[in-house]
Amino acid sequence: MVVFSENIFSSYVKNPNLFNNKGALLHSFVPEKISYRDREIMRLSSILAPVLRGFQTNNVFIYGTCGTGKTICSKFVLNQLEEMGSNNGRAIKTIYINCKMKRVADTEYRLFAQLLRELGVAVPDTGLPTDVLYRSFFEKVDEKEQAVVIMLDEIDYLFKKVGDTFLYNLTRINEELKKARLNIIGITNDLGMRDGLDMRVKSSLGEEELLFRPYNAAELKDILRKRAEAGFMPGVVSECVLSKCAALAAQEHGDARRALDLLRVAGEIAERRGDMEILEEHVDLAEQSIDMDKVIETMRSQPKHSQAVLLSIIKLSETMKKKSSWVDKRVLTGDVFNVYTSICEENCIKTLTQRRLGDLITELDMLGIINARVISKGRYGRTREISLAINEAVLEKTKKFLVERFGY
DNA sequence: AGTCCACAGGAAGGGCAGGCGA
DNA sequence: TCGCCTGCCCTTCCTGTGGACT
Repeated sequence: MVVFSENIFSSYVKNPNLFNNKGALLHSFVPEKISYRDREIMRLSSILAPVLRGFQTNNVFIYGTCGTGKTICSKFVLNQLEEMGSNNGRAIKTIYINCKMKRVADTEYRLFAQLLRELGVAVPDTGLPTDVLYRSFFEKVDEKEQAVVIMLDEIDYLFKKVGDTFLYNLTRINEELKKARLNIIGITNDLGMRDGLDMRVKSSLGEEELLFRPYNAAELKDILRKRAEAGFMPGVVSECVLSKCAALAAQEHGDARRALDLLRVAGEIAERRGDMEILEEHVDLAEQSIDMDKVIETMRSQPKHSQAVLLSIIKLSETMKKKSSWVDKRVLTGDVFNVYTSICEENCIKTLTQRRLGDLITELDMLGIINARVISKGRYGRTREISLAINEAVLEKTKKFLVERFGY
C-alpha cells in the first residue's frame, strides 16, 4: 500500500498561483471590448438594429477561417442586442447552436430538438416526426410578439451532412410567422458553401454577407496581451512569450483561438511545474499537448468502428513507409478495409461493410484527422488515397491509445 | 475508341430504440 | 400493453466515374 507522508493536494496548494481569472483565457469568454473587429461589429449591429424597433431584418451569412473572431463578435453583438432590447421593453431571444456538436445538432431532427430545448420545451432524443418538432418550434416562437435570433455556428458541417432543407424550412417558418420574427445568422469556415445552396435558400439566407479576414501576428499579440492582463497574475507573462504564441498562431492562418490555447496551456504547464512565470519552453510543450489532447479526445468519443478504421490507416501508413521506393506507397480504401477486417476479427467485433467504411473515412476526413482524396488509377479503378493529417508526436500517442483499445 | 477496374456515393429498405395514442 | 410511427445506423443494390490498358 502506498503511504503518503502529506496530503496529496499539498503540492498543488504550495505551488504559486499564476492565474488570476482563467475564464478570460477561454474561447467562450466574451470580452467587453473586441480589438481589430470594429468594422465587422458595426456592420453586424447595423444589420440587426431594426429588431429593436420591431422590424424584420435581413439574415446574415458570416465567413472566415478558424479563429478570426466570427463567433465571439456575433455573440458580443447578440449580447448587446438582448441587453438593449430588455432596456427598451422589446422581447429579444438569442439562441446559439454549434452544428458540429455530435448528437446535439448534427441532423435536422436534432437541430430542431435543440432549438426547442433552448426555448424551454422538453423534446425526446428520438421517436417524434421531424415535422412535429418543426410545428412545435413554429408555435413556440409565434406564441408572443418577439424577435428570435438564431446563430448557427459551423453551419457548413450540418449542410454537408444533411443538405440545405433545414435552412429552407427555417426561412419558410420566418415567412409564416404572424407575431414573432425570426433571424438567422449562419457562421462558416467554408467560403465555398454558399455556391452549394439551393437558389431560394441562397437568396433568403445570404441577404447580407460578412467576411472576417485573419489576424496578423501584431494583432494577435495585442489581443493576447489584453487577455493575459485579465487572465494571469502580474509578471507571469513576458513579451517574448506573447510574441511566440502570436507567431505560432499567425502561421496557422491567424488563428486567435490557437494563440489563446497556447498561452493558457503554457500557463497550466508552468503552474504544474511550480514555475513563477511562463517560459518559451512551456509554449513548446503546450503546442504538442494541445494537438494531442484534441485528437485523442475526438477519437475517444468516436464509435469503435471509427477507431478501428483509424488504427488500420496508421498501421498501413507505417507499413508503406518501410516499403522500397519503387513500390506504390499509397494507402487506399481497399487496403484499409482488409486491415480493418482483421482488427475486427481479432477483437470479435462484427465488421461493417465496405460501403459503410467509406462513410467512416469521410467522417475522419471531416474531423481533420486524415486527408482522403478520390483518385483514379486508370485501369486499376477509382479509390481514395488516404494520408494522416496529424504530426508525429500526436500520432504516437493516438496509436498508443488505439493499440491499447484493440490490442492489435 | 472501347474496355475495364475498384471503388465512390446515391437510393431504398431492414432492424432497433424510443414516443405516442388507443 | 400493443400497434404504429419516427429517426438513426447500417446493409444491399445499383449506377457513375476517370484514367490505364488494349
